[in-house]
Amino acid sequence: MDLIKLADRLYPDITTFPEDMEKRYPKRNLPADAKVTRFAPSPTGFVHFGSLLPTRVSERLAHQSGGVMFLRIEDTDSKRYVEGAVENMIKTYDYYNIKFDEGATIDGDVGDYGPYRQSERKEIYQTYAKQLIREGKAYPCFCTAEELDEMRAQQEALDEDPGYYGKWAKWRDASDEDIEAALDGGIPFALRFRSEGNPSRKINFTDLVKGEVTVSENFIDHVILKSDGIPTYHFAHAVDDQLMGTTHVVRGEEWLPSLPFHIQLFKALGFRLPKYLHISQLMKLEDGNKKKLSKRDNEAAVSYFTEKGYSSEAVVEYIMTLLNSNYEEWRAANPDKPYTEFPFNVKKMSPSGCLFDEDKLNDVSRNTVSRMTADKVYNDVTEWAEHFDPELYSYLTADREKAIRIFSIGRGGKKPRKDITIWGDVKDYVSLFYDSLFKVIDQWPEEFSKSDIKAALESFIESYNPADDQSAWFDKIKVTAAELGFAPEMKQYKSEPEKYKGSVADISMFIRIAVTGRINSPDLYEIMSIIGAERVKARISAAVDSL
RNA sequence: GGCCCGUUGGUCAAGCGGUUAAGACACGGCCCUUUCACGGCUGUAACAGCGGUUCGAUUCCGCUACGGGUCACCA
Repeated sequence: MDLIKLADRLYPDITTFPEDMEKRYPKRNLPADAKVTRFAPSPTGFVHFGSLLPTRVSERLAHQSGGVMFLRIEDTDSKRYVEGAVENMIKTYDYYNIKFDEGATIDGDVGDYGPYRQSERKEIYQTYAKQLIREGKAYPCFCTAEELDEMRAQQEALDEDPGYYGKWAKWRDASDEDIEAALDGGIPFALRFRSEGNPSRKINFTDLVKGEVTVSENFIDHVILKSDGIPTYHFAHAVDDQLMGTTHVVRGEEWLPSLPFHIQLFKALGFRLPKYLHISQLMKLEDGNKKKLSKRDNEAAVSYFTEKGYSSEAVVEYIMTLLNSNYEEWRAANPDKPYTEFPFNVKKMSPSGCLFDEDKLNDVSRNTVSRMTADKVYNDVTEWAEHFDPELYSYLTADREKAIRIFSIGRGGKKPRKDITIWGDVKDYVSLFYDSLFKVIDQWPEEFSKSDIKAALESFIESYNPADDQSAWFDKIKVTAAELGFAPEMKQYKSEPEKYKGSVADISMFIRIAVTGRINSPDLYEIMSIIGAERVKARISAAVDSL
């Protein structure tokens, strides 16, 4: 059959040509070195932690160069579609400060290169597919799923390469009569690419992350349009990234094996090939082996981190350190600059896969939180608690000033305290400041007599004056120590420990236990001034009574 | 199994022919210190193996081993 006729017979509704599409989507008007990147997820609703890496790379590449990053929804597989997934994804990425300039949004598409949902681009794909048929570069295949399964089984039995190619490609060179008959019989067909590739020929290709990659030409006649007329990923990738003007394709390394086919497709369509960045997968250690972070692992979902209360800033910091190892060094030199000022460099990306390290994340998170202002901590914790810890939320919102004073302890200055790693730590941290969360402990150090402890507490409470400044306050504790036969100065105690029952440190400990219910706490003086004299007295006398 | 990618301490990683092989996390010790935390100092610990090329290989090449990815009308 004449190829033009075949094209018309296969896709009679398509009256447009590739030129029409090129006109519909003119070249972007951007500075010469501006990069156009994209994120193209399928809307399953699940946001994988690992996806924060390629999206961050795309985001940095685009925004660092004055370019554009857009969101395209790859909803070509209707079986995968989950209601509300797109909205959820947009919100999640937004939380981690990945904002799309263009593409699918909650309120619909924004931008001149849409539609940005592949399910709405059928006419566009078929226009190009039809042209390929006219040029003899694509042909219909009427095989059923069962036939294809059988073919694979035979290939396996014969130990031959699996796939639809050469002598196995039943419809590649089918006669006109056979095609007519199948069409007349209404048999559904998929459109396959006619590959002229030779596996013994090698292509050298430069990936911006992996470097020089040598691959064999593709020789499989892959499906480009499924029998429902919807494209496969490969075809959609070529058409969309051409029309949308993508300059840099950032994707997981699992796409590397299909690269030869993509190169072939771009060439057949007359498209210019974008630059590629195939980035390694995030792994986890399991039974001594590196394993891909799979959906079953709870750390795989970003929601896991949100629920535990990792601040979005901390996660961004961690992702940046994974992406560019010199980021940490830069951060140490520039503790207060936004990460967007870091000169992100593709060349610093590692070609090998790395392990997700929770210890490292925690360390980064602690440091990130320690750099925040008390106001910022208050706002973020409150927002988190509203969703994940209503009780904490009620305490924080009942007295905002108090909460901010608590978060101010040891904050600011060169050596901030690092008590909080995740928002999930906060409740325990603040519990001693709220009577209903406060837990009295009955564990006094055994090396001291209860009467000494009692005497120390009584003496302290008698001399306690909330108006004292910190040194006056501590001097009184020293006096108490001396009166009870404890060394008022640590140095004295250390040089002649046998002369004393203990030291001022021990006296402080008694007071700390009585006031905070813990052996360790932030600065006692500040704690007392926050909870107030009344509460200090009440807690100490309760402790005295219990002794 | 075929094809592709990868391999420096427990982890993340500098290095890009000549280094006492950085640094960070984790772990241990010491110091500072009213506790804790912070901070400072310090310690343990690595070029997967074997062959080449070279005056000289962690660095270049090959093989092996191990790890990962991929072989759909899924993305």
